[in-house]
Amino acid sequence: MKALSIKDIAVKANVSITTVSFIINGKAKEKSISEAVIEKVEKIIQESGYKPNQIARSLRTGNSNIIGLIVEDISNSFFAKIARLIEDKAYKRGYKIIYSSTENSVEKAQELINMFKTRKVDAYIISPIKGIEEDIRMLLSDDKPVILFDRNLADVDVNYVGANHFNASYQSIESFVAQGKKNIALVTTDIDVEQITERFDGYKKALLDNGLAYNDELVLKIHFNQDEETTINQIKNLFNTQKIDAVLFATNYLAISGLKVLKQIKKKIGSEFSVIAYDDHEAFELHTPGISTVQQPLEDIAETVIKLLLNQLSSKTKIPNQQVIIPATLIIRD
Amino acid sequence: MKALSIKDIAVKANVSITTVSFIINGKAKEKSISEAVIEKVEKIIQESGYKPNQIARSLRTGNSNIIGLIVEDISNSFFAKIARLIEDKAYKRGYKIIYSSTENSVEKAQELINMFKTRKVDAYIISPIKGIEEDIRMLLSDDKPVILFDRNLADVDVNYVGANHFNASYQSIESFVAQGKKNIALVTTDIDVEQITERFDGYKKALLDNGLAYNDELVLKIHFNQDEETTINQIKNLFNTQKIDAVLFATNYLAISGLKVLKQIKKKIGSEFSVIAYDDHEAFELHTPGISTVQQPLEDIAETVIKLLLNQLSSKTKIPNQQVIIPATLIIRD
DNA sequence: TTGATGTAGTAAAACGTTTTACCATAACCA
DNA sequence: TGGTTATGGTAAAACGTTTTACTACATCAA
Repeated sequence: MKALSIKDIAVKANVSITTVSFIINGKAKEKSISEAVIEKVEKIIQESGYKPNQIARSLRTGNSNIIGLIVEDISNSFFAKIARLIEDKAYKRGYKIIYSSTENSVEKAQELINMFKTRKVDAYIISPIKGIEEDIRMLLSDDKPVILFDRNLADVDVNYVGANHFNASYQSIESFVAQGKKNIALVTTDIDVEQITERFDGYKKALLDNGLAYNDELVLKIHFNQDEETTINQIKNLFNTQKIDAVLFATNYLAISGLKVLKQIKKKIGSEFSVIAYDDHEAFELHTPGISTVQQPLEDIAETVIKLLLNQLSSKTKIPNQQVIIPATLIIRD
Repeated sequence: MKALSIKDIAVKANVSITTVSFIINGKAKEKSISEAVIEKVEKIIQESGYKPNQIARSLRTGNSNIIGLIVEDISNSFFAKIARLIEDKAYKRGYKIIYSSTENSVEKAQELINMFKTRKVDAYIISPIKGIEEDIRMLLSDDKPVILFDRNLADVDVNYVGANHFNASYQSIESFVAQGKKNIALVTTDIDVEQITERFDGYKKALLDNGLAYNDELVLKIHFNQDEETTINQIKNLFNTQKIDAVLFATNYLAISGLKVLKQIKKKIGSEFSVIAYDDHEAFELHTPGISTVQQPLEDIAETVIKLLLNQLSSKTKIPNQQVIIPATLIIRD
């Protein structure tokens, strides 16, 4: 049972393909097709269940109503949640999402961008990594809307939506200081993206502003993509060798590893030892005691991303790129 | 800067489009194109960075190298993890994934299937809901490979990959019984899919086989899609009004809500009160005490799904549908 | 010498749309 | 009357591939 084509409809209705096409695309009025024909054709379409072949449509029009979404890892709850929100909002506006995970690999990211390009996606939403600046510039020079989110790339002029990582990190440290903490550690990753360096900068600045010395030994940079066991050992080592009374984890998965360590070495979180995690996670609310977190406004981010995208898609002229920084909030739990 | 087309390459190389096409598709040898021409063309392709337009290719060949993945909710960690694994494996074989969430809505599911159909996806991976049997039959009659996973549909003859929900549930209850529990509750949902009813059946059978009465009051069926606050209140009500010494949660998000309740009403998990959750979650390992869970073998499920799919895709003839049931394992934590 | 076979390659149709340019006929105006 | 405008519609090109059927020439076997 082959799928119906516009031709089948045209034959059945005894009109030309052109006429059917006009009707499908709501141009019947403006092309002066009579009421009678419109009705007849629409009835036939209804009854036969005909659906236009989007591939053919894409080939002809050059766009696909598909938005490509590239994230680091869709199984990370932060990305999964954002993806879901974006998908939802896009869907309501008639766009579909194709997504893929880069696993922090430059080559994979480049392949993905190429793949999307050959599929003629209409726009790109990317949580980028360093090393794909050139590829992104190419997209921009093709006049395709591109929105970066979560992470920015310093030397590309492009739309960006993200949280205020510096501030969030700064505030987290200040809240530690307010509790009288003196030896505050940071567990972060060595991914070279602004988002991560901002978190580091916020940490450092807050220490210095509050008269605490910055101590390299208290900062652990975990290699991205390494297996969790190694991570756990490194964190364990940090906790065992350094005198620490508070720790900020720069991502939620690092915090989860960290909490596993605490469980293993039976160190309790409490007045002696405080923890804040960046990016919330179900586990943090459930944990006893609750883990304080920096919550990124997922809903706001998704909404802003989509809004920026649709603006670009619907405007003929080039809209200047925007950088939208959304405040994150520190949720104190115990 | 318009994208290059096969024609541009042909002109540059001074050969016909046909020749370029043969070379691109590795048919040069069999079509007896000379070594010299092959090299020349390949060099030009390399240098120019030409990539074939997949849309045009799809239109001509009728397939897209895209697999449609339909799940209930991509932001649920079970689906997010499976999606990532499937994506990975598919990618290695040259397939891309388009995914979408149904939110347990029949209409949305049907729309999605239609959307995928008009995009000519090559195959479908679906975690289905009741009510789309007919749509799935249509896909099958179009000779498109379809794999259901996680949930089966009773009256459709189709490939299925899932865990042994009955056994897992049965074993969970037996483990409660072995600890001397007498009043064992079940918190489940009212989604009408085999996977959920099997979990219920396992619960009931295990009780009866072990000489415990089945008590309707100890089974709470949460309406799917309702907001978490209502769920929490219903669970709270169950815990407050019934004498319970153990509870099995039929999904991980129900368990998370349940744990929130326990935290609120300050009920401790321990020898007096045991919990098992269906589908693991980071929060369960981290929880103090650790929450025992039924762990579905995500890796196995993803691998089996892809294997089944590729078998079908690569075989000319119709392969009989298979039902693959993979054992789940009970992880005891404390 | 003829017919078959192999080698190297190409022209053109087809996939299913959208869109441009066009054709009739009718109606209107002065 | 003739010219313009409105109405209702269509033919055919174009999007970028793949693939079928073909050509032209060379070589070989008998």
